[in-house]
Amino acid sequence: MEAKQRQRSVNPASADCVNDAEVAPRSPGDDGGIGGIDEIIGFHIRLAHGATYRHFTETFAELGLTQKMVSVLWLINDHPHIAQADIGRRLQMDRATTMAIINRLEARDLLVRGASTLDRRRQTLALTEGGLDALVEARRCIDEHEQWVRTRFTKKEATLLIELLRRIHE
Amino acid sequence: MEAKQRQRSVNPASADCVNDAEVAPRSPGDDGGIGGIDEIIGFHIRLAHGATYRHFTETFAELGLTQKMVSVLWLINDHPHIAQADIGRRLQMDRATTMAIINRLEARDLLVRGASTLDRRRQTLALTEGGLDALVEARRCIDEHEQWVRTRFTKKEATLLIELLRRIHE
DNA sequence: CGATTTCGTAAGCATAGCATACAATTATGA
DNA sequence: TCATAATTGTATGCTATGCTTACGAAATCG
Repeated sequence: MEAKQRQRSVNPASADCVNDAEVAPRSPGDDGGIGGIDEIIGFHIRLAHGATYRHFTETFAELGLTQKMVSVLWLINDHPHIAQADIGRRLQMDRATTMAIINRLEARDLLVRGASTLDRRRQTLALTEGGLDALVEARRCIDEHEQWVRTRFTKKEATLLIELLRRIHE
Repeated sequence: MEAKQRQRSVNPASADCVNDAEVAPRSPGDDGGIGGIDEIIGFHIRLAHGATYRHFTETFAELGLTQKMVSVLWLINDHPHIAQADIGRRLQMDRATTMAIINRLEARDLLVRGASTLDRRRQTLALTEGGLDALVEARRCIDEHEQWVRTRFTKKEATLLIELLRRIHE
């Protein structure tokens, strides 16, 4: 009975949520120029990220992969024998964080570590059979997921959005 | 000597990261239309979110507040006696997640819970003195943070970006 | 050569999000 | 009106993520 909580858990109704009588006169921080919290770009990025991540999770429920995992698989496929550090840089992750993800992926036999011939500090990464299968599956899901995002935009807008976002993380 | 790791931990150099010789012929998933991973909007949202969050964390290092916490304080200030469930809906969070944050905030004496007169299931939330102070401080930091984001955009672009992001999470 | 840097690893901590379950309360409908 | 459903706050447990700090091995640089 508390089963399909997820569907409703976030924004169950589109109704105006805050039904308080008094609406507060903004007592404290009326010193600066910031008006409402929804004028903060980061605020919207966070919400958009949350919404995207949620839909992604739903789409990938059966596969049991996260955004990060898929990104890593994808990257390894595009660049076989890429090193962990490079993956971290590409995806802007800590070395430690990167390793945690690689560990999870390895534990599920989606990739294998191998010694690098060039640099004995490194360990090259390669997808296994299962990893390849998973990636192919994942690509299908990503396609579906991307569709869901793109319904909101024209092709031009989508390109523009990517360009704007790129300015933030590049 | 491993101290300022953070500065370098993510994208230490702007150099081309993947210095592998062979660049892989995209063997497996060449079935679909997806080209590179960087044509996926969600991918850029995630990276942008990460970059934003990282800078936010730096800016708020002394205050020790996270985005969520600040958002909650801000919301409570704008709507005194707002209920937890409403906050969750506004910020698109689970009830349980919302409570976790409220708990942390309460443990730091930034807000207090109080019984609601209208609905005895509810507990109204109000900022304490310390909460107000923290919010004022936070607003200063957010201002700085927002500046950092906005340097990349013209006023028009910023407005546009928000509008595009809003389509995703609204 | 020695000093520094890089890479992988590890352990520990905090945040965040989800599912699930329960009790109290309110709303709803037969 | 009364049984049933829905809402609210709470608690617990699990997972994913990200950071810090630390270490040893290997590479690089001066």
